[in-house]
Amino acid sequence: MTFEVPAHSAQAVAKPASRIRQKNEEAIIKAAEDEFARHGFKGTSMNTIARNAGLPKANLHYYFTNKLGLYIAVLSNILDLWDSTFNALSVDDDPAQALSHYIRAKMEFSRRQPQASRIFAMEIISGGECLNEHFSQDYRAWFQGRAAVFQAWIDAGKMDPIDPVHLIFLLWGSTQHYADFATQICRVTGRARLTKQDMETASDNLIRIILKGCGLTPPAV
Amino acid sequence: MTFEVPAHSAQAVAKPASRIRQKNEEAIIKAAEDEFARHGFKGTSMNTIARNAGLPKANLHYYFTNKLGLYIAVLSNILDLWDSTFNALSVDDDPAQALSHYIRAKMEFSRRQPQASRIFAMEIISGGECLNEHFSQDYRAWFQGRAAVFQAWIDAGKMDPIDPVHLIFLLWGSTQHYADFATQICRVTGRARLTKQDMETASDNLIRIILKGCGLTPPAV
DNA sequence: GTCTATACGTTGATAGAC
DNA sequence: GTCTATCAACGTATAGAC
Repeated sequence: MTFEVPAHSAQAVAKPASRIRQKNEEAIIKAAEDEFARHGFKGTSMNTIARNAGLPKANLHYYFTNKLGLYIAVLSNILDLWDSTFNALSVDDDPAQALSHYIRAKMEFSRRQPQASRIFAMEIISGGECLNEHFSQDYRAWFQGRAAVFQAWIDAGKMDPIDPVHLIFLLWGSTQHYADFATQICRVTGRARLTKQDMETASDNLIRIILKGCGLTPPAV
Repeated sequence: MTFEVPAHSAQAVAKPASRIRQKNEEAIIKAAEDEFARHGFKGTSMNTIARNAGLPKANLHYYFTNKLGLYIAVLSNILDLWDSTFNALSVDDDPAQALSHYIRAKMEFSRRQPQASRIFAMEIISGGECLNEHFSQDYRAWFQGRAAVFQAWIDAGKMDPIDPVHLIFLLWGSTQHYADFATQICRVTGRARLTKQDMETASDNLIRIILKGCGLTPPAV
């Protein structure tokens, strides 16, 4: 698969989108998210997206140069949100408070944007070639910087000496599981869908186990 | 999507598969796993599978009635392995020893059969309609029975009073993450692939955090 | 900006010669 | 059992009238 920046992205920045343009682009992106989240890039058809967006399929090609362009647009939308919460963690924070807050933020993301999480998961499982740009040298440096925050906490004796990298994967894996595997969770527990209450119970449990597992005392909040 | 049992499965049970048949079926299943793991059911083409199996595509339809039949065959292969380790947990076990062993077993599965994990993940993300049969009433009862093992440990005062259901999801999410998101893990850490050593370090960390988080002392092994 | 009509490759699946 | 030839349906993408 080759990577190509959609031709319209520059345009969209240059001049403010018209009322119609904005409305249609939103409808298309929304419909595209639904399909990409269920069937991945290859398994999704422009036909279906067009039908669900309520537009003739030729219009998709007017707003987005091609299928890959649309996919990249959807993916970019997601990535912008994805890493921002992770940046909130800081060396000066109280580890228990910060970790607890981060877990809740990730779980809230899994609850409100499960589609986004699933598109990302599918893309990674499919090899993640569309994310080559995202996973650049900078990204790796950024990730190491984030891991260093945990290491600083450890060096200061504020938490157990755990490999920060694997702690991060534990945080990601356990929270994203509630978005990506929601179907299995519902089937297995007999729920129709995961309610806000379900997700809060899940968050409480994750915080309790992970914090204690790192030698931290959960905040009294 | 409708569910259909492949017509050949009964035949395969009835008479022992010929040498050729077995060899070809294995080649097809192997090639199918690779493709389904990368692109899911909809995104996979019989054409590609045939090419990678080194057979004309008409032969696929000889051995497996249709695409869905092949997919179900692959999926069944996986599910047989999937739950067996989980059944090893027993009320009479020492919780720390049993949990530690289970985490290692799941991680070993993620290392040796990452494709299987990914196919399962894709199927769940896609809605899991092909697993309706698998997620039956029986499965729910089985799951509750597994959760009851943890509850028994808790009632006996052997571990902290944690919601067993969410503990199970934590175990699943954190271990499967190393198979499903291996691409991301490699990009972010700069590794070309996850070695056996990497996976053992990861297991050690998971065991350390989760066991302590449940109020257990890791076994001295 | 919008949408009908259409080009043209690929899909899953089968027929029928070997 | 194997494989070539072929089908209808669907895939992405575009041309060009409005």
